[in-house]
Amino acid sequence: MKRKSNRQLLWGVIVETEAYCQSEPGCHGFHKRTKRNETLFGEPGRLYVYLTYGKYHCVNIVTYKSGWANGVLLRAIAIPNEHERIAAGPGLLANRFGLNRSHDNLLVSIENGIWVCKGKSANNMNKIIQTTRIGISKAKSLRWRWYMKSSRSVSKRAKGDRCPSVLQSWQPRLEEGL
DNA sequence: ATATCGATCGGCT
DNA sequence: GCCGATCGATATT
Repeated sequence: MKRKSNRQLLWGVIVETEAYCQSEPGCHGFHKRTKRNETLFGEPGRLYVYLTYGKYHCVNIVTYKSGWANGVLLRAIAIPNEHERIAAGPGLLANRFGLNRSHDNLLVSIENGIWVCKGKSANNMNKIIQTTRIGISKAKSLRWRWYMKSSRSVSKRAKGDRCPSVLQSWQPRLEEGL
């Protein structure tokens, strides 16, 4: 994911996500449309940002089509040349990228200063673990959480998964032309 | 009108 | 591993 604000470019590798679908009770859109979750029911490709536990924000990207409350929660991002835990969790991620309720419903695009593109990490050399979602009390059996096994920036590892002692397999590199 | 509950995190045991 | 912070949304009276 990349973010450009005040002429500063901040980017990192999305290393952990969770999926939420209107048809399951873990989703904010499961019950009904409200002022808070309105964006989740809207156009795909937009940010759904909400306040959780009174102090943290969670950033989602709306998926599927309008009328369906489906989205992907961005849980962790590994940022080159920064502390590996700086965005190792939904609240930390939102904080580091400066995203809050004011960014709710923002279209993910270069023009808006926040976008996602495919990088070198997206190859089959990076093993992806699929497991159950974190911090929810409903629909706990759904295995709709994915994270990069080799990354030390994942919020929390699944039982039995070991964090590698070596650094991430991806190499920090500065990009040109942005 | 009042009570309960979080898609979390940091501190403490 | 457990607990409290903190407040908006939702449920209950």
